[in-house]
Amino acid sequence: MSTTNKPRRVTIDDVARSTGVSRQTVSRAINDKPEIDPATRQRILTVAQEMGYRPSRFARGMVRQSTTTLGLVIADVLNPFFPEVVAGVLEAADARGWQVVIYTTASELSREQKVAETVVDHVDACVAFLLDAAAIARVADSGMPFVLMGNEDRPVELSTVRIDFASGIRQAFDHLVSRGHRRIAMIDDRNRAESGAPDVRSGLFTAAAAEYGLPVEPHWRQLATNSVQGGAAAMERLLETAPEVTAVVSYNDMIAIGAMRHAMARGLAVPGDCAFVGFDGLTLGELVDPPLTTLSIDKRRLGQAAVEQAAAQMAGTGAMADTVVRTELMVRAST
Amino acid sequence: MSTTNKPRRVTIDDVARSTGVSRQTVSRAINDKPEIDPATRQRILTVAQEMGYRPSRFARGMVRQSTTTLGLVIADVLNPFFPEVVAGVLEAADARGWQVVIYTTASELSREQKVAETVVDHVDACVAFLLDAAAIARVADSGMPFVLMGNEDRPVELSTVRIDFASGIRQAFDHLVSRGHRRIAMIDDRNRAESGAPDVRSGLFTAAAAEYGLPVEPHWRQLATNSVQGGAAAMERLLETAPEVTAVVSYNDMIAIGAMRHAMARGLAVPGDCAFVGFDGLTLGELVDPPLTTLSIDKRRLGQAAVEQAAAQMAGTGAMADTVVRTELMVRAST
DNA sequence: TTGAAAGCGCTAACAC
DNA sequence: GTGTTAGCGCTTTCAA
Repeated sequence: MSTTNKPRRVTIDDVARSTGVSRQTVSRAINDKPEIDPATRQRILTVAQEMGYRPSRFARGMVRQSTTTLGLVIADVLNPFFPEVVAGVLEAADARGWQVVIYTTASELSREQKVAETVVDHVDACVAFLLDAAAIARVADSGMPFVLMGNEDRPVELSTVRIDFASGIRQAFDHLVSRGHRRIAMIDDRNRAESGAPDVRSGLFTAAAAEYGLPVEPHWRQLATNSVQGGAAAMERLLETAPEVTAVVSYNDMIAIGAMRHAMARGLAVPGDCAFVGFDGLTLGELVDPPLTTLSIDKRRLGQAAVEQAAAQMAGTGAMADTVVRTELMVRAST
Repeated sequence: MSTTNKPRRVTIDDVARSTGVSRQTVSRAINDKPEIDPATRQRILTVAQEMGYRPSRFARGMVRQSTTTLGLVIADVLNPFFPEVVAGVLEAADARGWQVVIYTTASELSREQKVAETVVDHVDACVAFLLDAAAIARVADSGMPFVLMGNEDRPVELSTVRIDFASGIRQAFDHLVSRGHRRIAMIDDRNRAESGAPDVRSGLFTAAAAEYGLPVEPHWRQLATNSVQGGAAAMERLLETAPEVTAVVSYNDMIAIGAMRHAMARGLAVPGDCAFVGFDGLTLGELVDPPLTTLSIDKRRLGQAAVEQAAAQMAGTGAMADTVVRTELMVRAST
């Protein structure tokens, strides 16, 4: 019976043995310590290289009180909103010498839970876009520094970075109403609406509409999957059920662009027959035709703020913080 | 003299002591092992939570021969090309249960070297967009599984995933020549051109132009920083130095879009006065006006292929591989 | 069901 | 310059 012992990893001891020195000396060579004979160092380095020796990150991490790894949970890298947040996170993390591990959930609740499960034992702190209450609780309960991003409301006892959609929607209404619009529809994000997260944007939309004395019809609200295609599909339905609307406010720019393009493809003039307002302020919005009016937010800042809060928690400084990022209305040709 | 001993971390032993059990038992509770009295487990969990106990990733990683961490090095998350690659990498990594740590270099050589330095002792394998020879060597010499992405040529002894720009450019020429274009300019990426990387795209462009018997003037080549703005700036210069060109091929879609928009802002008709061809096949290209003709590549596949090669190296399977991703010409209204 | 012993691979601190 | 002695915090035997 021949036992195929699986190829154990090459350790510092193996190198030490092969070189005829102590492992401490090997350690010195590997780590470029000064107190070592240059010749010995070179010999060790050569042998180590030949043997394919690579120090164990874990053993190292254990003995030096080292690196912080930050978990970053987003829905989807392909949605241009997130890369901007990621840029802010990477920047702020880099400034602190932190590593960033990235996870995506596609905003699917089951994925969120899996990710939450994974993240808790792979990182030291976490900043996350998460909708599912169980997933949020999982990370929060782990006791690691945790910052929840993007939700409208603020779960108790949680550090958060939020977007002020409510005030944004008022800016949109001010603008649209001044342009003479009265019948305004909303296309909301399906995943978020169905997540059970308390404050969906269309709720805030309805509330604000009431403030402005605007009519609201149930069929003026559509749900869309979070993409250009999703926006187009929602617009298609909206055109059928509510051709009377003269303006559409969307959950975000991607959806708005899809909706707007679909309307144009159907022969509507923008903004003549129907005006469109997006949300996020993606660069993309300036590039499409017509350029998209949008409620812009500082996405980079959002990422940075989250990291700063995580850092504060790590340091034990300050209690749970709550950063609210405001929107800025960028009026362009779609309204 | 009061010694302020810095807050040592809560260990499993602390919890054991506080609970009056051995640390194995705590370990059992924490890890949901079956062989433990449910009551004990609950008690331990509660105390652990109260004490703020969190298992050390390093100690854990050391004892179980666990998780693989993949380093992913890209230039910039804000360039929409990379998110698509990232999506492919995340997908393939996730399928293997790997964690992905992300690094950005902005294609700056000094950043690349710093990142290379960092990456080698923070990850188990690395897939990277890297231009600087020293940075590449640093990672390659570390001995970790390493896949270099995006370069035109293939450094010896390296696993690579490349883009076939040369054949792409021929597709572009076929198309443009058939449309009657003869005076074709190229806007290349400045960082890459200046990186000292051997095979810059404009070189391949010039060679292909010769094949097609097309004239090539030195001032028909411009360098741009990698962004819409960079493309616009380059087009501005091109319009001054070479108003005679009737078509422009760009390093990528972002640059092409910037150039195209600038031309239109200057009053040129597209494609009437000047046609534009991009490279990458970004979604963005379909959304701009006019939609951009482009040499599309499967960016997601690119990321997946890189992870697969890294996995093969980890497994010791197969030698250095070389995947070449081909382009597909998407003809749209800009030509 | 629980505990004791034995490392995992490495580096810091102190000898020699 | 180099070797020795201790752990870092955890899980995996194995014994009770």
